[in-house]
Amino acid sequence: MSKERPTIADVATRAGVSKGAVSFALNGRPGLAQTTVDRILAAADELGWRPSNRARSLSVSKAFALGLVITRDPGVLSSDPFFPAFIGGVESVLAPRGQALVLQVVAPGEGEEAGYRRLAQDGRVDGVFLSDLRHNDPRIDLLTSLGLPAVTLNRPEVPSPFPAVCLDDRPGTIAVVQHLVELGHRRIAHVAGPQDFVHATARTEAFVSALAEAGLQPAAIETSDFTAIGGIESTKRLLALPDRPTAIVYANDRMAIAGMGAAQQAGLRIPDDLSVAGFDDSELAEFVHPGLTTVRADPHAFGEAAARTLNQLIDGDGSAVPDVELPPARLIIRRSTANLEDS
Amino acid sequence: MSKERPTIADVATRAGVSKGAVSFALNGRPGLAQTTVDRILAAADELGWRPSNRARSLSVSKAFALGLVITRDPGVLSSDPFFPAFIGGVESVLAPRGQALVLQVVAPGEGEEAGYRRLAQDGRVDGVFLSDLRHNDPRIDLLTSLGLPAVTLNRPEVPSPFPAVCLDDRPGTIAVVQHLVELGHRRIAHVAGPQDFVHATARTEAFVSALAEAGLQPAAIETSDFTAIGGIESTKRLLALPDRPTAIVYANDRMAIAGMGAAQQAGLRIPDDLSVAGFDDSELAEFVHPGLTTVRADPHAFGEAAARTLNQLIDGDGSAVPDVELPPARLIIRRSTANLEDS
DNA sequence: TTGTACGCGTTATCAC
DNA sequence: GTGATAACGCGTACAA
Repeated sequence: MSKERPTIADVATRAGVSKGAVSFALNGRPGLAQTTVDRILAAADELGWRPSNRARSLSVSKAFALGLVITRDPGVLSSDPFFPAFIGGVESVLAPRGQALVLQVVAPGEGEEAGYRRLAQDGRVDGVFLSDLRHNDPRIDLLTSLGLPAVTLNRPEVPSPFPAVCLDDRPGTIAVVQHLVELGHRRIAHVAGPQDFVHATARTEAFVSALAEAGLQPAAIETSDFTAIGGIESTKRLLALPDRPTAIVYANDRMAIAGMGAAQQAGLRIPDDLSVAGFDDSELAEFVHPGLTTVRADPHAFGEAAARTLNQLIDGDGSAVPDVELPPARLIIRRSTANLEDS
Repeated sequence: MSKERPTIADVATRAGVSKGAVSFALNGRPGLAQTTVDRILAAADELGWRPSNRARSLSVSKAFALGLVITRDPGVLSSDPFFPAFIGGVESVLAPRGQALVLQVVAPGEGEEAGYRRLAQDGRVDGVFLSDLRHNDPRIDLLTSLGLPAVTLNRPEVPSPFPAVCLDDRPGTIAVVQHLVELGHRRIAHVAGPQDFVHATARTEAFVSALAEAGLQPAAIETSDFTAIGGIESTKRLLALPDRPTAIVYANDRMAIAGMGAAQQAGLRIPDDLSVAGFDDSELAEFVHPGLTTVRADPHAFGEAAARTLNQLIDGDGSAVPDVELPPARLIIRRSTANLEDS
């Protein structure tokens, strides 16, 4: 057992051909007789040879890896249900292709741009996923100037040269509002995410327009930050309103669950005194008390689609890669929402 | 603006020296006159040259990256508070050194071994983190045979050639039990994690021995799976016991929060009818109703220490790298635990 | 300090 | 149509 890893030269010698021939055989390129190909592949197999990633990387100027930069403080990221499942979806596409996923977690602010720069300049990745899109997102220009291919998760409102993989949050939000309206609620409030995020404002706008559709106005809109503590503070303010809302639609489950706790702490019973709905269908949503009505997307499928699209872009000739539209999130009704009359 | 990226040869030409000299200057190695070094560095700076990772990788046979394989189904991983913070800690060490983190999420079973194999054979990483240690963990032998450096998060009970970075779960668990005992509880049950995990059994053993210290026996021990649904099922079984426990110690927050919901659903009031404690101090723990008594570790510091240790191992001469012991997790008392007499 | 071989595939150019 | 040869990508390291 030689400890040394075999190289393409070893395979070539063993098969009695040149290095180039081995390369051609492995990559299934024409110009070799079938018998030769078989002989080469057999030799490679016997030697247990696999091409060196590093040599290939240098030679073809590709990293065979994709990058994901998550821009959040670790505190906020913690218990976020989206990324683990998203990454799982990404992996399911990358693994069979021998690609790797390079992950960066950076705090909002300075670290972000540097993160993308590093990924690009070090040639670590062949492309990146752009998540948590913001208004006037500077990363679009940044990546364009870096020449790094990307896909955006949902569509930015600035002109973007990158394909977008979209999962529309709005139908789910609209369904929540309709559901509450049907239950008889008229004073419905919203606890939104940070309005610099495109998906946060999308949910807010969907909330407002769905209410308008029913001839209603928002009871109140609180801009929060997707965290539990933020959800609590917003909830307290809403509950202190002279005309207290009878239902609150939160932009994510974390705020909803925390808000529910705050309301209960304040002596309110859910859903009798207050209906509550979340967004994400995180694992705990089903199991808190009462079970949280929420909206469920499919982050795993999102990851798969995004990875496939990014690879299309990277592998493709320069032709445009079409956007991908995923099935929208849908309403999951549980016990935290109920008829207004029941109270 | 030439679009081409400068190479070491460009720098050498500009500084009027050879490639080798540039390499020496950049790596701060002796044997060059200071004036020459300055001239070379200036030239590199003017050209904006940075050494190519890929060429360096091929040349020195290093990846300049570390790997983390997370072996969980995405469903379980979701809302796990440990990894995001841990990864944040890892990044804080890697980023300044220009290293990258390669992440793999694989489902338990077949995918795992292949994941490590791929990382090793593709030369993607220079070392890996071994988390979620199991009894007779096959990965120790696997990595040894692959020749891939590693650090283990906590100490495996099989002989391991790798340094261990440890954060002892037991003091926290013991403190929980003592806290409950002081509150007057005598029938205390435990909902454990899967017993193939070392940290799950460690918590279970700490639970048992802390009770024994107080002259008590476990009211019951349920082996569960760290998931919300698992926590609920175990809780239901515990509550159906003829001699219902007055307190339940869960091996993580997720099961605790879900279990709390189940108990409330069953008409029990917490903490009046049942005290509940978790483990992790996840974000929601503070904000569910009632706030969850739990145990808090510092996964960010864990990540930092693990990354530093792994790098020591990789960079070091063959000498042994010492294990690292982190400050133990500590008890966080909230409203979910109360005096038995209050009920 | 310099020159050059080396790490390891890929690919363009040539020859049979 | 088959296959060999050699240059290339870009630092690193050793002999000179």
